Amino acid sequence: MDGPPVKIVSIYITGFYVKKALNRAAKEILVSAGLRRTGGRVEILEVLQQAKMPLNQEEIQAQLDRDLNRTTVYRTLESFIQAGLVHRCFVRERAWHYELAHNCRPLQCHPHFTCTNCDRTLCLKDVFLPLVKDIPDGFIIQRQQVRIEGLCPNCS
Amino acid sequence: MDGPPVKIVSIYITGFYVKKALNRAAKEILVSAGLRRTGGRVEILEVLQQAKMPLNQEEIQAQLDRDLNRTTVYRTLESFIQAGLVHRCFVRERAWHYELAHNCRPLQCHPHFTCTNCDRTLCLKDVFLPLVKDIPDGFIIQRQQVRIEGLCPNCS
DNA sequence: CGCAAAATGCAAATATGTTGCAAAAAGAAT
DNA sequence: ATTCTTTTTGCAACATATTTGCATTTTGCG
Repeated sequence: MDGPPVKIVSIYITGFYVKKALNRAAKEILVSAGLRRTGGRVEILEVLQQAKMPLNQEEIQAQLDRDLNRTTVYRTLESFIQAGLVHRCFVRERAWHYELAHNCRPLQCHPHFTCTNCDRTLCLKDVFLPLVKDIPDGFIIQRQQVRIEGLCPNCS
Repeated sequence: MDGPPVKIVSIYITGFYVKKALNRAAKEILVSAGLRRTGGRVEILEVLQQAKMPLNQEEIQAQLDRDLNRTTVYRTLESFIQAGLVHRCFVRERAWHYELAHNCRPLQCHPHFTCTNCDRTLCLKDVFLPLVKDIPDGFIIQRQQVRIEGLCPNCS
């Protein structure tokens, strides 16, 4: 063996600094959102920051270093929603999925794509859809969500 | 009293014939979808045909004349989905909601609007959103769903 | 009418959240 | 740092929505 050890160390160091940076950001975010900075909240926020797709409670919990109670995870996510940090969104599964509310246009986030074959959901961050235009008088739009089903590049 | 009685009879007769027509249609629909024509299926299909918004299992069951088991309702709806007659859609509530798959454009149904104040969901049948265009290569779209939250005319 | 396949009912299991309450931790004041 | 108040957390129980296995009934067909 010659290369592997170095590479592993490098990955470790990178991971370490990335994690540090995220950690600092997460703490600041919590404070500016008026939420108490608890270990659990910081970790959940970090998981969401690193997520590439909306996650449900179980998936979030599985990615935590510490053991957090199911209830706590749900309550934390709810507090994030209230603070405007996080959105709930719909995917193919029954469980609620959560994702950071950044990267959203004024009244809508990016669309989500769920593959009907492999069941994976991913974010179409660069795909843009206009807001509905011909909505009847009297309706006030607060949020528009778009979900697309089909075959992903892997499965098509 | 002079007018009312007539009006009531008229409504009754209309309702009766409408129901008859729907019933006949429902049977034909089942046969052509390759599904056995059972009483329960016909009734559930009729409920969906008359629905003005997506309904969940409980709401569907409440509108049936006969007593159908919860399980049967779910299984019937699943068979309708498989046959392409029905779509599942997401509303604000946690339960699945179902609606007929007619009135859909090739790859998308009408958007659904849920009022964040009164929590009612309604179909925006005449509202049109174009299909996403700039979706990356390799994705095959099978269905696009749009959900809008905001205030309905009653609540705004 | 009789038969095979499919649909239904029922009870139990599962998945997903939520609530009430007591214990622990956070942040502010001292 | 210590104390005090408020918020957060864990735990157990509850609630809701849906699914599964299996025995029974019904449907469509010859």
